Amino acid sequence: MTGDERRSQILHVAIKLFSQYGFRGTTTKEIARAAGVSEAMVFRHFATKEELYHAILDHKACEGGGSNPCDEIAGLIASKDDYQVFYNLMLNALNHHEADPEFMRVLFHSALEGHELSEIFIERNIVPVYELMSAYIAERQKDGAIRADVNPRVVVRAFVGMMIHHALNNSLWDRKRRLLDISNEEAARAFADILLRGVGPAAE
Amino acid sequence: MTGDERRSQILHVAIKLFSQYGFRGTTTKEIARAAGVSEAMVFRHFATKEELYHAILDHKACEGGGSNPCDEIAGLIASKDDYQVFYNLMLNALNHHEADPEFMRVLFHSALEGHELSEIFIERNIVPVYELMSAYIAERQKDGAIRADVNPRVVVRAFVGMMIHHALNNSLWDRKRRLLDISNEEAARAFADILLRGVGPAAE
DNA sequence: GTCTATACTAGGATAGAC
DNA sequence: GTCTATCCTAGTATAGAC
Repeated sequence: MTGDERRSQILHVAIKLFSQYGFRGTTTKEIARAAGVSEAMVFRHFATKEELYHAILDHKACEGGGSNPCDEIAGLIASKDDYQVFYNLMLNALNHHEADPEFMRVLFHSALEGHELSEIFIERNIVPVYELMSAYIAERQKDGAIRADVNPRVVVRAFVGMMIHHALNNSLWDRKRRLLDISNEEAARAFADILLRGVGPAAE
Repeated sequence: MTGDERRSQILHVAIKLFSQYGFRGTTTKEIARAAGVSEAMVFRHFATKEELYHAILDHKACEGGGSNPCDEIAGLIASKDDYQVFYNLMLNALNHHEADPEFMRVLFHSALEGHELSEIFIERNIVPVYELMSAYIAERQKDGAIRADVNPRVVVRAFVGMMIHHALNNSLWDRKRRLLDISNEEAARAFADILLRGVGPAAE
């Protein structure tokens, strides 16, 4: 195996373990064993455990390319089709987390442990989405499509809350304990629907 | 210090540390040091680290007494005042997690680590609330107060999602990064409002 | 690129004195 | 009830051979 291949393989194994046990809970011994190499190999490719942990961010940044949720729905935002905007944001996020549950778990662990990894990611990737969505909602309030007496940030919080909580529950145990067993499409439809009716202009 | 006092003190210190670093990420050495005693003392009161971890559940069960969210709003449920039901459930939960953020964090860590602690708690305390709320929503659908085409469990998921995500964000960094700085009352009002309008009968 | 061997610290847990 | 000393394993990291 070439250097790059091995490096990538170790990184993938590490992501899996970090996503299960967090930074402090994962040992370099485990990573080495799971990758089928000696510990010396791990430290050959990554100077420290910390460096290996941070490499996750770079890897995810590369993997995602330039694509982020904002770009994907830019067209919909321009069209001001609220339902499509929220439905697609929700569905994309749920699908994304279903396809790659590890990264979300790594971030949760990192946030709970108080590790800087999550802060870096949130500052770079989450805050901008928050801002964009808040701005969109404020704009739609001016248009009269959304009630003016709701705080846009609270709406975003509600939206993200439904999304993250559902994605995390799916990843953690819905496969096992069928508290709620629905497709991502159905979830996205229901959540977008609740949110939009919830903040829409009051009925006459 | 008497045995019980010491035991309780060690437990409290342990909860704080487990809530920060999770089970695997917390060491008995740290616990002992933070409690100002030797490690031997820790193992005198708790046979193993695992036993100490599980003692958190018993302690919280005792502390909460018999009171759980269901009892607290039983009267409101009977009155079928939807807004009061959801508002109070939300506000109680947010206040509770604000007063005692450690426990929520311990549970999150435990769930992410795949430790049985969280499963025990969820089975005993969360599932019943889920069931109660789903049943209430189904009943209100029969009454025509809530649209019949929504899945009650999805509504509960949306509700709990807003609540847990907001509580966790508050605990993790809203004090620091003021993405959303509102009182629990305001949050509960907004979330209950969004949810109820969201699932209410369609406007004519 | 990969390994074995190793250094050294930290982790969980116990023995036995006071 | 509390400590020091200790056991043994596991954890991070490095040296040096192949």
